[in-house]
Amino acid sequence: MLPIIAIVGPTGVGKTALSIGLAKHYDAEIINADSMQVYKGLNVATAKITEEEKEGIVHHLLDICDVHDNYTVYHYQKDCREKIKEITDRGKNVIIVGGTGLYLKAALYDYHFLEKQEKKDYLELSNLELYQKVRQLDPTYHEHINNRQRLVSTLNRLEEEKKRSVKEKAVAKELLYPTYFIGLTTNRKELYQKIDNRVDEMIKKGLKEEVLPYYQEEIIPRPILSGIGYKEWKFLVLGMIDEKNIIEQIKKNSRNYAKRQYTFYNHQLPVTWFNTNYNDFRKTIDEVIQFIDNKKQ
RNA sequence: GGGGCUUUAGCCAAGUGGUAAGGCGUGGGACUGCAACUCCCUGAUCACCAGUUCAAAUCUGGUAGGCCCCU
Repeated sequence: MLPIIAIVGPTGVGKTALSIGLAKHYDAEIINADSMQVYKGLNVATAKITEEEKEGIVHHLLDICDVHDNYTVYHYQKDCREKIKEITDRGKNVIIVGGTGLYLKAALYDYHFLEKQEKKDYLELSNLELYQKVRQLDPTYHEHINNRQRLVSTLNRLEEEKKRSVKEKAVAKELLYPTYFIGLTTNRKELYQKIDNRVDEMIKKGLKEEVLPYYQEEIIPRPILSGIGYKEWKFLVLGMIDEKNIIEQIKKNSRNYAKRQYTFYNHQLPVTWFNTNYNDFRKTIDEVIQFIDNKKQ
C-alpha cells in the first residue's frame, strides 16, 4: 500500500487529469479536497469533474451537501478521514486532489477542532477589543487587527478551550498519514492564460444559467456569495455592471486566488513540484509516477 | 506652414514654487470552524535638454510624442 498521494496546485493547472492518470496506475480512489466542489449544483465554475472524465475511477466527497448547508473544514476533516479509512480498508490506494489547502492540512495533520463549538459574533466589541481579548487568552497570538473575521473565530476557539481547559496548543506539526504532496505547476504567464481561457469556456458551458437562479432566492446561499464565478454576478443582478465586466472580474479573482494558493502550499505543506507539460501531459504523469516509485523503495 | 492644448508608476489620476495624494492592476505575505474566505505589505529622481530661483512636477525657452483647430 502506498502513502496517500495529495495533489495540489493552483486552479487550472490540470490537477484533475493528473489524478485520473495516477488513480489508474495505482488502483486508487479519489477524494476531493475542494471546498466548493462538495456542493451539489455548483458544477460549471468549480470545474467539477464529469462522469465521463472520471473514466470509471471512484470519486468521494463531491456533491455531498446542499448549498444551503453549513459545511466547513470541521466537517471536511471528519468526512475525509472517514473516507481514507474506508478506502484503505478496501485495500485501495488513496489520492486526494483539490485546491483548498486548509482542507488538506486539516484532514492530514493533527488539527483538533472542538465538538459543537458555540459561535458568538461579538458584534459589541471593536476590533481592538477583540484583539486585546484574544491576546489575553493567548499572548503569542498574532493577527492583524483589521482581520475581524479571524479575530472573532479565534476568540470563540480560545474561550471554548478555556471553558474546557484544553491545554494543548493549536499547532499542527504532525502529519497523521504518510503522504506525498505532489504539486502541479506551470509558469505564471501560461497559468493566467489557461485561467482566462477556462473562464471563457465556463461562460459557454452555461455558467450564467447555473448562477442566476440562486440570486432569485430569499437568502442567497453562502457559497454563491463567496465562490469565484458565482459571487461576481451580484453586480449584474443589481444592474451596476455589464456581463463583460463580470467575466473580467471572474478572471481576475481566479488569478488572485491562484497566487494565494501558491503562498499556502509553499509555506504550509511539504510540496514537491512538477511542471505541467501541456503538449504531452502523459509525460507529466509519468514523471510523477517515477518520482513516487523512486520514493517507495 | 500657422495657432492652441497636452505629456506624472503597467493603467487611471491629484498636485500651479518647498522636495510626489488616491484608485486599479501587479508582486510578496499571513492562515485551526466562512478558506474560491478574510486580512497585511508592495512602487516614480513627474517625456527630454537648458535656464530662472536658496528651492521646480510646478515658472521660462527649446526638443520630441499625442490631441485639436486654421490655411
